[in-house]
Amino acid sequence: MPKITLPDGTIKEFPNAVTALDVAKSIGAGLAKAALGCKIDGELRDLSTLIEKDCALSIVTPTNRDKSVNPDALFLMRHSAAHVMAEAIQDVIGKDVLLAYGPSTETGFFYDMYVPPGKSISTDHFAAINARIAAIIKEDRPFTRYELPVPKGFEKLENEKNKYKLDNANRAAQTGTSTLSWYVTGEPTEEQLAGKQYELDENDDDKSSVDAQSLERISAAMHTAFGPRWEDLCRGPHVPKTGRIGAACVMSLASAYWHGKESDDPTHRLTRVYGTAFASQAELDAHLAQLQQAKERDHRVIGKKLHLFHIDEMVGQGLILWTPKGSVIRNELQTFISQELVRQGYTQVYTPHIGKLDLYKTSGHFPYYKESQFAPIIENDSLTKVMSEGCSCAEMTHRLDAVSARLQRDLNERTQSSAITADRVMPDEKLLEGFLLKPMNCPHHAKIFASSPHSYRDMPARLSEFGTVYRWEQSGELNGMTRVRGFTQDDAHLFCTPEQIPAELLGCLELVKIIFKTLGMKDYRVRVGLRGPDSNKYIGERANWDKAEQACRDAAKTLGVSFVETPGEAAFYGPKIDFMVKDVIGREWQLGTVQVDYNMAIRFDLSYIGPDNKPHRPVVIHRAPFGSMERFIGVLIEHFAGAFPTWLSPEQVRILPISEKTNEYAAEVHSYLKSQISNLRCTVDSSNDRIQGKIKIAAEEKIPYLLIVGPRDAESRSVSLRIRGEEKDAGAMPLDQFAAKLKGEIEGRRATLTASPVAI
RNA sequence: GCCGGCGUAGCUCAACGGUAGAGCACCUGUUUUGUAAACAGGCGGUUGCGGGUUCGAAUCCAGUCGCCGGCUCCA
Repeated sequence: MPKITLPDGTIKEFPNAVTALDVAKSIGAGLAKAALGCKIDGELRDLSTLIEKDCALSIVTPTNRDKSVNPDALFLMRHSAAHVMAEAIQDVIGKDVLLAYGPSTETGFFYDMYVPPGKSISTDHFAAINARIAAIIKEDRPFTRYELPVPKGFEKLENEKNKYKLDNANRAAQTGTSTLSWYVTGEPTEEQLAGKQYELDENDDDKSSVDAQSLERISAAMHTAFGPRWEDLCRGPHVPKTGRIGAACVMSLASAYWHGKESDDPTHRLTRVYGTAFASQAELDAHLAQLQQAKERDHRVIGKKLHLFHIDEMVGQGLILWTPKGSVIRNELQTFISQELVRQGYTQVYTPHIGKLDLYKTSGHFPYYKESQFAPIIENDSLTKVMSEGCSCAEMTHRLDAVSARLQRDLNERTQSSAITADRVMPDEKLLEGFLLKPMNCPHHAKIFASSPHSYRDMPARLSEFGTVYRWEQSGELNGMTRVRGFTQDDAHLFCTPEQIPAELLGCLELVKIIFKTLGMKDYRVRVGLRGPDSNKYIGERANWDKAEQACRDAAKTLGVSFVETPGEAAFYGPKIDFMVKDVIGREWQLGTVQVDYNMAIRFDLSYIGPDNKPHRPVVIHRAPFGSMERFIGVLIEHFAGAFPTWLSPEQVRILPISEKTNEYAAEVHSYLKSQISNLRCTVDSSNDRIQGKIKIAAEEKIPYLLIVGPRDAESRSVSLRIRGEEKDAGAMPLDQFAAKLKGEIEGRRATLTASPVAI
């Protein structure tokens, strides 16, 4: 006699066990018809789930009462669509495509599959696959769950010889379940229920033969062999019938390693097919249109169109050339943050782009991060010498990685560990010294701190620098401005007493907040990166890690936004607080970061004199509120879609004379504005174009304000204003009033355009 | 780095085994213009690069460099 509590609090009692669908029917025929699945005590389940015990139940329908899209419904449809797509792909490519893993994602779903040698899935197959998906949806076959006891289930899977599914089953078995579940797209046969493998004649699976006719033939074969049914090991849940998937399509192809682990084994390289599904074709179309718009908003597209930056093959991959326009934006941001730094008591330093290898051996960066650094620079004489000695490459590498006995002794003593193992030690005359293009600014800053004595009275020392660093990112990772090989961090290192850490962390977070607020960026996520479980990638004492992690947690709590703690995301020297944002195609990037480091001061033997007149170890906070200027501006371009607020716009105002006759007045307006607003970026378009043409060009360049000036304006000493985004004549305005408004807007770093004649 | 896709004028794209083309940009004129492109003419290419197949290659093949999507990595 299950008592079922509905979302509105009413309790329904049934004499016998009932399915969720039965409950829906008892509430209303409309609800039962709209139902896609259910939630039992918060857990998403099939509509056919038999309810035997008391529970809280809600029926999942495509839309909520307030007409908003129900994410649970999307999940069910997409998870089900993954099955339909997999079936379609097996129809088009061949039954020997082995399925591995096919979950829903935020915007759709994917299915990882092993495509046997000699076959491949390409975008040329998409039309055929989509046609098959649409057909299966139209067939409106039920999704039928059946379960087999674990041993029986394994027997079936062994027969089917799909190691990926066996692996999935193994994982499921490890959770302690007594059964394995399958979902049949259709009604299960006796044989399926008995765990017997079906057979299918499959001579027509060559991709070249896939056309409408062969599709029909395949489809017919499916029906004659075992009816319109297809099955997949799956824990569910699913929508009741394929027809309940509103619209689905295959989106793109990618690759993935099995279990996400790189391997030389070709059976570990899977093809990941992405698809998406929505409740209706209209929603799917809207999604596709939105993707198209996102593409146009991509910083690489806008950056090229507005000439904000340039990447040149001959200069090198991942190396950003800042054009004059992009440089304006970067400069404005740097000026802005510099003002905040002065307010917070930072001092500024400059350090060179390279440093000796010993510096990074001391910090621990070399050879720890060797794979992602530019190779060391060896000066000519040393290079000539080792070459004349007939030194092999392997030996040279060894001699570069090695350290002197002195460095080993010092470091191991300071860290009270075997930070540097004996096999890395080499006599001085064998050591090969080199320089590293700096991958981090902190070692340089540590040396500045160490270059003078410090009293507890003048702590913390806050050393800031827009420091450019270089990292050898894998070529496949490079991406416009967001993933590059040379980038400038708005870096600083705060050398604190242990007591100062909480307050300094707050100051750092304050900077990030000011930036996001000024730019109107609200869509970000905060992540506190902690040590991973039993990993040996971390250096330093456990007690200090615990303290540092707690300090980060406490600081993050003060942010007033939610944050997630992510074990395994700490830096090798300490925990951190990261600010993450998404780009237009949904990829997440780390921008600002604040990191606590107990290790650097030890490694570099840094100290300050305390009130007890004894030396003490400082703690170092690394922080970069923008993160990387390159990445930040890349993300910012997308955030504003290239339409920057006036204070950041490469060109803020353009004066458009109606004809040559008002060129003189235009020049007068120009010089007046320049005289009123220092560093105003303003030009005059005195080309031969008609006013319509000048407006079109300026609009495409996303200039905030256009001042149209003709004889009328000249006579009244006014300007006819056109405001970006309004696409119309905003009306005339006295020149001096416009200047005053504009000045206020720029100096106030307003995020939106405010100089409108209506507002006066 | 790995898997898949793509490289044509400064930009966006066409030609897909048979003489490389358009629009925009740029230059020269004409037009003197009131809110998203006035008109005419001109300049611009060893089709990323170097090989191969072919009577003939932008087009087909293998390589290389670069870009795009994903994986992996990210101090």
